[in-house]
Amino acid sequence: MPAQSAATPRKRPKQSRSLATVEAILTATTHILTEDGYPQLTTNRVAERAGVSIGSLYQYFPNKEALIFALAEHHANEMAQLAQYHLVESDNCSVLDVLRQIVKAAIAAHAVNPKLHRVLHEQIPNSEVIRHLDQAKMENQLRSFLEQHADQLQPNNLELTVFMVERTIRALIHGAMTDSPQLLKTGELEQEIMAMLSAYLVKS
Amino acid sequence: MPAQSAATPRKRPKQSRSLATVEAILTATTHILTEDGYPQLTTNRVAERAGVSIGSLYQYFPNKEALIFALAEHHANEMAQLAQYHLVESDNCSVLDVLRQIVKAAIAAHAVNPKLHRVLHEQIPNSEVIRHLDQAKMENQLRSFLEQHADQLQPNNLELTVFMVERTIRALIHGAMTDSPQLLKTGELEQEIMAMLSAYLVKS
DNA sequence: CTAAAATGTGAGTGATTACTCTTATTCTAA
DNA sequence: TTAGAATAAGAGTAATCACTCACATTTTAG
Repeated sequence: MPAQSAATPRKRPKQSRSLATVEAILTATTHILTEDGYPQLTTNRVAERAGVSIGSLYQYFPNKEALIFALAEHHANEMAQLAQYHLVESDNCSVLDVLRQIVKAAIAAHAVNPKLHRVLHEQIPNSEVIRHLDQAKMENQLRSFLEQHADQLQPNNLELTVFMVERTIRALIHGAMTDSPQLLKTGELEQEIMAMLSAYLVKS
Repeated sequence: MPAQSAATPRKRPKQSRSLATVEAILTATTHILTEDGYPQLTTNRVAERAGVSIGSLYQYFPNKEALIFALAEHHANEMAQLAQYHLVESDNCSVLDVLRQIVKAAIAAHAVNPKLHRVLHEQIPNSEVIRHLDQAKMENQLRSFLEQHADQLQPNNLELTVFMVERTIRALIHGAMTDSPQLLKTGELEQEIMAMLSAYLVKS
C-alpha cells in the first residue's frame, strides 16, 4: 500500500536553500500545467523551468505523482483558507444568510486559481484522489450547517442532503468556470444556486 | 485545425472482414479501459487484445486519439438511444411527469456502461471533448421541455435554466455512480433529484 | 578549521510507445 | 482465371520520459 509513501516527500527540506528549491519546483509545475497542460508536464521540464537540476527534484519528490499530489494539496489548502474567511460570523443569521455565505465561499474558493483548478480536475490521471481533497472539506462544512438548522430544513436524510448539495454546488461552479465565466462575474450564478438550493432545502 | 481530420477514420471498412476488425478493435479498447484503465491503453495492446495486427489498427484509426473519440461517440450514441426510449409519450402528462421521465431517462442512459462512462470522463486527456457529446444531446432535450412548459415554470432565463438543470442532473448521477451506487439502485437518487428540481422549477 | 550533513548537478539508462513500411494474404469483379 | 483492390501482418524505428547515480558544492556544528 504505497498510497502514502508514494506521495510522501523523500526528504524534508531543512535549509532555506532547499525550501526555495521546493517552492520553485511547485511554482514551475503550476505554470506548466496552466500554460501548456498536463501532457507537457515532464519532470525534466519542471526542473528546467524551476532553474533546478532533475536530481534535486527527485530529492524532494519520489515520483511525478507525488509532485502533482503535493501541488493539489497546496491548492486545496489555499481554497479552504479563502473559504474559511467567508464563513466567520454565522451566529444570529437566518438560514438563508448562512446558505448564501456558503455559496459565496465556494465561489470565492474556486477563484483562487481557476486554470490550475480546471487542469487538476480534468487532465490529471486519477483525478478522483484530487477531487476528494476539495470534497471532504466542503462536505464537513455543509454537514455542520445542515445539522445546526435541521429544524428549519425540509430533507431529513442528512448524508443524502450533504451529497446532493455538495455535488450540485461544485458542479455548477466548475461548469460555469469552464463554459460560462460571465455567470460568475455578474453574480447570476450565485443567485441561481441560491434559488435552487433554498427551494430544495428550506421549509416553506 | 485538425479537430476533425485527426478523428476521422483513415479508411472506411468496405468488406465484412474489415467491419469485424474495426468492431474487435473498439471492443478491445472498451475492455482495456474498463478493466485496466487509461494508462494501460496502448495501441499495440489494443491490437493484440483484438486479435489483430497493429498495422490493421492504423488502417482505420489515424491515431490513438481518433480511436478513443470513435469509442466515445459510439457510447454517447448508445446512451442517447436508450434515453430516447424513455421519452416516447410526453403528451397529456403533467409537468412533473415529464420531468420525472427526463430524470429516469438520464439515469437509464448512465447505466449503459457505467465503468466505461467513468473512465471516459475521468481518465481520458481532453475529456471535455467527450463531455460535450453527452451534454449537447441532453441540453437539447431539456431546452425543448422547458420551452413547452414555460408558463408553468418559475425561472425565466431559458439558457440559464438549461445550464442549471443539465449540470445538476449529470453531476448527481455521475457522483452517485462513482461514490454511492446504492442510491441508484434504490431509486433514492431519482426521488431526491425530483425533489430538488421540482422545487426549483415548478411554480407553487 | 574541519568533518559531516545537506543540498545540488546532469549525463546517462532502460523501458515504453505511437506509429511506419514493406511484404503477404484474401477478396472482388470482369 | 486473373489483375487489381482491399485487407492483414508485425518487425522495426525514432522519440520520449521517468528516474538513477556518481560526484561536486555549500552549509552547519563543534
